[in-house]
Amino acid sequence: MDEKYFAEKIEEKWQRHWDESEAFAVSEQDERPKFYCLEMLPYPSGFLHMGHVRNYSIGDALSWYKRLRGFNVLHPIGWDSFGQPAEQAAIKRGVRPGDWTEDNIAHMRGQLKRMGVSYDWRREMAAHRPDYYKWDQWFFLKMYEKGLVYKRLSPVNWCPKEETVLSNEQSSGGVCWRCGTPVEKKDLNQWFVRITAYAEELLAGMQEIEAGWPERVLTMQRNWIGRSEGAFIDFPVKDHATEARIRVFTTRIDTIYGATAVVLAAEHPLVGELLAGDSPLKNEVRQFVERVRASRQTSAKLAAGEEEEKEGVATGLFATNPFSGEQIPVWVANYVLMDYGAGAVMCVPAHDERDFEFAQKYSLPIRRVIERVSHAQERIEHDPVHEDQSAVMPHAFTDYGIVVNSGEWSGRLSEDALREMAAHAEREGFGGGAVTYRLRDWGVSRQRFWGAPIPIIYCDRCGTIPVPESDLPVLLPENADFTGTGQSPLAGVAEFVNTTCPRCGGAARRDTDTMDTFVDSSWYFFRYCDPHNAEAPFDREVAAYWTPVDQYIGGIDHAVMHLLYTRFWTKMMRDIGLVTFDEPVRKLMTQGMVTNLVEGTNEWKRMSKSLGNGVDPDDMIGAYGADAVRLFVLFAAPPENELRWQETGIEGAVRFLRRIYGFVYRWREAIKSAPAQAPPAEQFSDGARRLRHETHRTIARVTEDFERMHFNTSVAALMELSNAFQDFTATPENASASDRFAAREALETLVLMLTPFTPHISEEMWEALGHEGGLSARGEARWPRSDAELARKEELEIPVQINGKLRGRLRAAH
RNA sequence: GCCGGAGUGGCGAAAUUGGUAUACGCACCAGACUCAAAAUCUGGCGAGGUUCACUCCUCAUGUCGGUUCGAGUCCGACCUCCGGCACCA
Repeated sequence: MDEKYFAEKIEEKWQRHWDESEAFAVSEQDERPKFYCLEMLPYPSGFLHMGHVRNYSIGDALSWYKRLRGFNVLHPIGWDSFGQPAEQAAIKRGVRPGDWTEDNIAHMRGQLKRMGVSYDWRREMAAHRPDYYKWDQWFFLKMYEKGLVYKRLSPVNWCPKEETVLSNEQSSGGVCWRCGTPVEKKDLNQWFVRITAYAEELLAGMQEIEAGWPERVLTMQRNWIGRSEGAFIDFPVKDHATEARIRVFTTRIDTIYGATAVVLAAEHPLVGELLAGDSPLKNEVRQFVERVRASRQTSAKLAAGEEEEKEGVATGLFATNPFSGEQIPVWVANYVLMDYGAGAVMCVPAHDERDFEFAQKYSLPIRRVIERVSHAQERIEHDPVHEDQSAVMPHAFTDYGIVVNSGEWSGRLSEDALREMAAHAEREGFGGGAVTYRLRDWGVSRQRFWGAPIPIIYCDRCGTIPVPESDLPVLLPENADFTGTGQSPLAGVAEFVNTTCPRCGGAARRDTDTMDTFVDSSWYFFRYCDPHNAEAPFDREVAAYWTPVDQYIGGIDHAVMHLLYTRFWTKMMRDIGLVTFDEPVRKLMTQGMVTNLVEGTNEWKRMSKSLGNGVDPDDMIGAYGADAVRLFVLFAAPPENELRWQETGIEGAVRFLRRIYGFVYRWREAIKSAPAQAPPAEQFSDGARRLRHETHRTIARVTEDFERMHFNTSVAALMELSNAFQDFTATPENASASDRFAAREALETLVLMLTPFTPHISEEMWEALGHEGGLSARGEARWPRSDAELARKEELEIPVQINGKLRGRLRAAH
């Protein structure tokens, strides 16, 4: 141990030691209880940013803590290495996506090692390597067998000038990011995963994880799934040859007597069919439908807020309300969405705000059929006839109430009518109760190169044929043309596209799309359990030992998509017999952003290149050491909060580390002659007794804080103990045996409990305190134990107030 | 609009079940050491008032009210900010 603290030297020394001893390698052949600590895998952009540093500092602190508490901790890392940027690099710089990706991974791996994160590096995986994406393809085939994937036409963002598919980001603002051409929608045949088949289970499963997941994440998922209870009702179209029925979905069947129109979405298949006959308004409708389609294509422009004005057109046709028998007009309007519910609604202006607005614009009748319960009673006394109230309604009345003007249903409460009317519709065969979801099936086709090829072959004779399992992986070709325009690069590689049909042996073509990268991240943490398995995505038994994940840590930006997909994937894997549980993640922590002052302003914004407020982790580690950076990141704010980057804060962390390093340096010899067992209580001086009290109180506090992942208060408690040690008046030169015992106890406590934050300097100090083998060595749990007797305050003081005034304090032995 | 979260010093924040509000750190101020500076160490640091002074008093956790001996914490109403969703029938 040097007299002065040199972070760089110490960090290099221990990083080498950990590497050479494979200190954090674990196996399922272990007596200790397991703990799976997982951080969201990074995209290998080339450089770590502060958000990564925060994420891995949190995960590493928890991993170290659990290891020191005697757990067998799985703490792995890998790379979400498929995706667009590698393809962009190929287009811009002519490098091969694979080379670019591997270079980035190599650099970032070095950065993670310089941070000193305690990963089991033998388990590192990368999505772009065939030994991983082979299993993406395998899962695709399994889902194909189970009918969980299917193909259908679906729109993509399309630049007509460059003839290429654009992502949502590339078409933001409604124009192509490269050439500024207005983006169109184009229908392509694409693969979808039937996640909606699990909608109900994804909702119900939340009960199981409620305690361990942040409320807001669960809420976001709930909203995303968007369960809605209501009813389908079929409205027969009058005088129509095909006996068409228009099916609508409603959550307010109790208002059906107030329906004054049926409104179809412009894309509704019946629109064309209904117009096949003789409609005087045929042309008008056709033009309207075209206009709506066109405006939806550029609707990205409106993404940020303003609602489109409601517009519609009457078709000239009429439909029959199956409850009242009344004829009401059929309209087509832009405010009805094709892909929700039935793509058609009954328009009840009196009790739905959107319908109200629409009815006002087009002078449709507004007929009140729900009355507030209290009003209804008054009116029954004064006006038993229930006159049409449309003239007096200033806006829609959307509450539940009492049904009026509704024939035999009048007088019912909404709550009862909802149930009874749905049952009636079902009995009569024109509808019934139904549940719909906002959740849509998951489109996984990407017209891109840098992804897992979809293992499907098209044969003119046999049709759509899955690639046989034994032919996996379908490898990405080495050479492709990256012009950035035209079709998917895979489509241009003849050797890839042209193949033979597995069934008839004739000429056939491969699917040239690749899978969404969310497929890779849906199951990667199962692969960590058994990363080199060549026979299966993972061994059931091995995965059963490690999974589910005990603690998952990552950004809130993945609250819905990734975390919903991975929950779905787990249920799917359960249904094909790979796992036996329903939920992959027991506890989730969503870390806050790392922000920095934007120069020339007083605004704190997420660090980014474009704002020029980024901070390079390498620079920080170079200047202050990885330990100080990690300590600051965990001390400055609770993990869920925003973290404001302040360099003076790191300086404070370095100061604290130097102080403790100094204590250890000065006391290291004196401590070696401290008695092994605690001397009897009466032999301790008052100062030593106070120090011991602080030591044990700190152990208790820090341990509790770690269990709750309150790292900032853990650090604060350790700082207090350090301050108490500063106040300890004994010196290494004059310390009695009991003083030396108390000093050793305090310093060892500090060193051990700092380890999760600052593992390098802790290893160094632990060694200086006379311990061999290092803190990372597997073995007994070293986390200190608090002696409750020593930790408790000798007296408890309870202030007593009478009428708000402090009247006295009660002292009591604890 | 709907849903969720949060409002505490100059700043990041603490207070686990209602029990001395502001721990810990940053910044700042003063002192010690030094020829000097840096580093380090010591002390101070919510607001207002009071005392020569040790002190003591009043107010303060977004606002207003309630429960309680006692409220940052529990209840009710409101205000503000942040995040998500948004023509979802």
